[in-house]
Amino acid sequence: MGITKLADLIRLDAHDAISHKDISDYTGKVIALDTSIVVNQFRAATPALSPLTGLFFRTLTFLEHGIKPVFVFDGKPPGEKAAVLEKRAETAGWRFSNRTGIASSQTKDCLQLLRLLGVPFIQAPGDAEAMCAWLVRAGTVDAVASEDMDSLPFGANILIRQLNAKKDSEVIEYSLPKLLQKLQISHEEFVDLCILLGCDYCDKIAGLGPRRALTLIQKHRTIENVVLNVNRKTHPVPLFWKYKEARKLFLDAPQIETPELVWTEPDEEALVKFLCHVKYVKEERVRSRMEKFRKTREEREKEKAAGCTKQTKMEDFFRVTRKRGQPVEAADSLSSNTKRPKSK
DNA sequence: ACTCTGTCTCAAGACGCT
DNA sequence: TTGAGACAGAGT
DNA sequence: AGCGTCC
Repeated sequence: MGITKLADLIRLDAHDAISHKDISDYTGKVIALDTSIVVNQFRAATPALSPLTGLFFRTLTFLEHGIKPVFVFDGKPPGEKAAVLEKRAETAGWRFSNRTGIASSQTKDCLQLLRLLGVPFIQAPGDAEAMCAWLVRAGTVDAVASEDMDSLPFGANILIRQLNAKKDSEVIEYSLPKLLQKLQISHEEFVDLCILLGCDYCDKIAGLGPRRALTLIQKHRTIENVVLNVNRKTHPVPLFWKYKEARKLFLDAPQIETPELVWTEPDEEALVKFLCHVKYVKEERVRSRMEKFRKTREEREKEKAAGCTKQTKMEDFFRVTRKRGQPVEAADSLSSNTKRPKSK
């Protein structure tokens, strides 16, 4: 799923587009999340239990940091993606791939949970990633947080990965403008690059990896020109290649009006009723988490009230210290580390 | 020498107690 | 299950 | 930090 080798390409060829952040850097920001990605993470990590509790805990963590989350739900997947979905559903033993866009019971549970948490959600007409990116472009949200890179070709200026990371500097922010500037290509050319790398919407040219794809796009600017200038015998173009349709999906914004987003206080009693009495979560767990939530919220309110004038200065201070501590990472890139993300 | 592909392996969330 | 890292092997 | 439990 996604554009797998894109993360590596950015790390190697456009490192300037990456910055390491902390979750507290996003206080006050509105951030869109692809719900299916989040839920799938919880399902993969703990297949035995419900992803609802994970969603509950993580959302509260966001709120504690003053982040305003918006959860985006997948709609009807575009026809081009059907092939991928069918294959995935088949191997998973699933008999129904979601062609209709009708909410499953799991989806309804998520909606209910978010409603009780007072967090807004949006039903995307098609791909949730596309909708998230559009929300950024429209200025409705500040950034999109996701684990796969699709948002970038969809046009999201800011993509955040690992926003849930506990440790500092493991939150990674990608800047699309910086990326395009560094690679010296336009957004349209970047979309063509992503198609060549391999996306969910069409085949790729076998034998063309990230290295050559980037060079070719930088030289010839479009897929059409790349095809004309590549050895067709060693790199045969796929039959019935739907690259134009894929390109259109990335570039055309989903047509939907963005509703007004409202955040309200979580309804603790209703949450207990839902999670504990319907979903059999231990009440103590929900209660204690809510208590911690209220506490950190009070702390935050106190801080805000105490230092209105100092607020900006404080943020600037933290920003500077983080930038100073950062070049340590860059010097690392050529060393032979076996464990890349975990090593300091 | 460099690039791409295939195969393998492993870890993946969040909490609370020690 | 999927994705990312390490490695071996074939191709340019 | 490490480890068992959550459902």
